[in-house]
Order: sequence, then structure tokens, then C-alpha cells
Amino acid sequence: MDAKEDMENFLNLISAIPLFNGLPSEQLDAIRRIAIEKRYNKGQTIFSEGDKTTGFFVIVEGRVKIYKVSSEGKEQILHIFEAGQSFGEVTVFTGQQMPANAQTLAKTHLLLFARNAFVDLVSSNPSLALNLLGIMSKKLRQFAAQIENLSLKEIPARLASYLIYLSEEQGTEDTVVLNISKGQLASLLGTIPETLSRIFAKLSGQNLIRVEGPKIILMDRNGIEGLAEHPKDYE
Amino acid sequence: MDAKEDMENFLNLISAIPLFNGLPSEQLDAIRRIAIEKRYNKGQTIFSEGDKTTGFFVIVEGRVKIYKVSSEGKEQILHIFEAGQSFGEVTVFTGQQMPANAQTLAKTHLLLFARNAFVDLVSSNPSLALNLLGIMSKKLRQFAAQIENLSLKEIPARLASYLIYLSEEQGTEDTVVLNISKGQLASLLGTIPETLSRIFAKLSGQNLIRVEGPKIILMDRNGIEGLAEHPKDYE
DNA sequence: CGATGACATTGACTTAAATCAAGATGACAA
DNA sequence: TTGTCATCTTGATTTAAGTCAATGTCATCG
Repeated sequence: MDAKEDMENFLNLISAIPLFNGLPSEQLDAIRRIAIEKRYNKGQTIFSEGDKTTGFFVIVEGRVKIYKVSSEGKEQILHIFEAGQSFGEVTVFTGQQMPANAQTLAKTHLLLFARNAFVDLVSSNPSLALNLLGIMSKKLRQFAAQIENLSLKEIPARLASYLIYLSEEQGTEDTVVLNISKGQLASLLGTIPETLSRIFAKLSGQNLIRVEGPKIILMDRNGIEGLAEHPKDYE
Repeated sequence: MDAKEDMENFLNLISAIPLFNGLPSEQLDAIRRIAIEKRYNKGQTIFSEGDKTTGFFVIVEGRVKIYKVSSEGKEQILHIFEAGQSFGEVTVFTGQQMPANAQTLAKTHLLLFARNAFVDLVSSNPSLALNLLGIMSKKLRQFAAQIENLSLKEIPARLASYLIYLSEEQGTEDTVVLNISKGQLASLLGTIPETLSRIFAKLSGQNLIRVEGPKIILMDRNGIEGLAEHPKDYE
């Protein structure tokens, strides 16, 4: 009975993952057979830049940051992934070494799909391939947005964009809660904690936001949107 | 006879494109049937940010830049694609509007694949799907590298990285030829022409390179590689 | 031919953000 | 409680790169 219950649990888990959406149950079963469960505590390293390809990861529970580190030790977060999202696709199809580092930001439960088994699965399942293409397209789009932010916007505008993004993500109108530390947010925005702190202070002074610990109150949503798009008007 | 010759030409064209590598001839034929030929002169716009999804493009001949423009008019080049490469995949699978602009840098001959027809083709052809996944993985990797460069490296290091990349691309040991104008290179590196010009002058002064118009002679390849990785040692 | 216009360089100056350094705040354990 | 640690904030200063403006170079066209 336990075995059967486990399996049901498992199918519930993976069928809730966007990547595996709409797949027939025999495919889900095939997926189950090649999945390897992995559990981590907060702050553990999943892989490091230069490691040889392991495979493809899906987050069942927890949070993971993908980041690069410069030769002087500064960190740039490329992405933060939450439950239901996946990472590591890239090396599965290029087969080179891991291009970045991955570390947990919380207690995390992952599924790992070994490279070859996963490639076989994708080859024999067009709708899985299409799902994967859709997910990778979205990631490409997000990276393009990040490049745009880094090179075309100053940091206050990047923060404003991020706050708007968060409020959409959280479905809130005027209050967002940071789900990462301010230091990590600085890294995600391509800056350092001191600078971010000053910008929080500056935007507070302009009555655009109010900061209460990890809770940010958007006092003037229009103003914040304006800042995100037309930074020069808000100096 | 002409029709048959045309078809042979066409099959030669598309079988040389990495994306269509290894596909059986009946698939190539299906591809031919849905391809739409497009020809542009230098400097023409193929699509603009916000346009509704057109489809997927493959470059037969020429060169295309994909770029974003800030609200103040500064341009950031995301990518420059050459013959044999493809672009526009992203919107095919997300179906939103075009996230960036595309403009030709030379007389260019493209194939356009309309969205639905292309999705059908990919769904029914696993090895095409795998090729596409491989290509998108490579693009994700390149974007990640670009984000790293923009946020973790100063401009001299970015230029050094680019020169190394070019020399590998061109298979040369000590001389590379810029295939875009210096102004465009500035945009690709996330800076402006004036700054790039000063950095060329600075690196020349350090005897790392010599600049002769669009030809850059790498006088000290080790030094340039060092600069790309450890900028602080070269001030 | 000289003139126009794109592209590139150089100089003087400004500015956004990083660095360095010192405190503040808050959580948590001994 | 006190002490320790991580996170965050604030201040003084430096610096890389952007801006503004002038000038240079070169190809091409009428």
C-alpha cells in the first residue's frame, strides 16, 4: 500500500509541474522511473561552475539561486527558481560543463533527471519537447530583459522594475514582500547592498515607497512605473 | 527544369543550416514547403519590439542585429546573427509580442517560418525539436555570459573577452578583424563609442593590442586573456 | 574636385555607483 | 542578560564611465 501511495503522491507532485503539464499518464510514469530525489538544507551548493553536466533539475519544494562569481568575488544572481520551476536544461542539450553555480536559499526538495535518460524521454515525447521549448523561450526572454536592465537602466529604475514585477507576481496592488534578503536582491539587480540601501532611502524620500523590513509599500505605483521606464524624470 | 533546380538549390541551402542538420529528406521537403523567402537591403528593419509574433527566421545570407533601445535612445545589442543562424524562436513558443528589434547589417536573405506551421513541424519531428533545444540552450548560455560580462566585468575586460572570442571564432592566433563598426561594438559591449575608443587607446598604450582600422593585432594574447579574467592586475 | 555625411577620436567635465570604514539593528544562543 | 553574528544602514571618498563638445578621417557622390 505504501508503495502505491508513494507513487500517487509522486504523480501528484510532478503533474503539478508546468513542464509536465498535459502529459499522458504513461509518460508521467516514465518520468517517475527516471527521476532521482534530492534533498538539501538551506545554503547548500547543488553544483558549481565548471562541474561536469549532471542533468536536469525540477524543484518540488524550496528555492534555488543560480549565480556567477567574478574573479574579485562579487556575485551576480542570474535567476532565483521556486517550487514548480526547473533549471539545468542548458547543459543537458549542449553537454558542456555547468556554466554557473546553484545554491539553495531554503530547505529544498529536488528531482534530478540524468542527462541521457531525459534526452531519450524528450525525443520520444513531442509534447514534452514543446513544453520544454516553451519554458526555454520564457527563460531567453527573461535573460533578454535582464540584459536590457543591466545595460540600459540605472539602478533605481531596475529596482522599480523589480518591485512592479514582484507586485504582479504576488498579485498585490500596493504592498510587496521581498522573498530574498536585501543583499541577495542587490546581487540580482547587479549592484551591492550599500547602493541598494541608499536607493531604498532615496525612493522613500520621494514618497514613492515605504520600507518596513522586508515589506515594501508602494505609495505611488504610477510613479514607480514611471521611474522604471523614464528614470530621468525622477532625479 | 528551373523548378527542379530551384528546389535542389533550396535543399542545399537549408541542409547546410545547423538547425536542420541530420533531418531526413522528406522533412527537408516539408520545411521547404512552409518557408517564405524574404530579402532585405542593409539597414532595414525586420521587426520591432512590440510587433505581433511573425514567426521564426533563418539567415541564408547576410547579417542581422537584435537589439533593445532605452527610453533615452541608447541601444544595447543583444546578439548579432550570421548566415546559418536563426532568430525569433522565442515568440514562436510563447506567442507574445516581439521582445526586441531586428535590423539587417548587410544585404540579407532570410527564410521565414510562420508560427503555426513551424510548431506543427517541430511537434511531429523529434530530431528537429532536439536540434532546436540545443540551439536554444546555446543561446541561453550566451545570454548568461553576457549578463556576467555586463555586471561583473569592467569594459576593458569585456573588450578583452570579445577579442579572445573573435580570435577563436576566426581561427586566428594574433589578428582579428572586426566584422561590425566600432560604434556597434560599443553597443554590443554595453557602452558608447567614446568610451570604447578610449579603451582601444589605453590597451594600445599597454602594448596589449594594436589597432589598424577594423583590424586588431593581439600583441600580447596572454595579457589580453589575463585582462579578461583579472582586470585589477592591468590598471 | 571639393562637399557632404557617417564613423571615429580626443579633451574637459559630470555623475552614478563602488569602495572603504564605522555604526546600527535585530535574532538567537549561552 | 550579555555577547555574537549576520544583515543592514549611513557617511566620506574614489573611480569608472557617461556626457557634451570639438575635431579628425575617410569614403562617396554630385
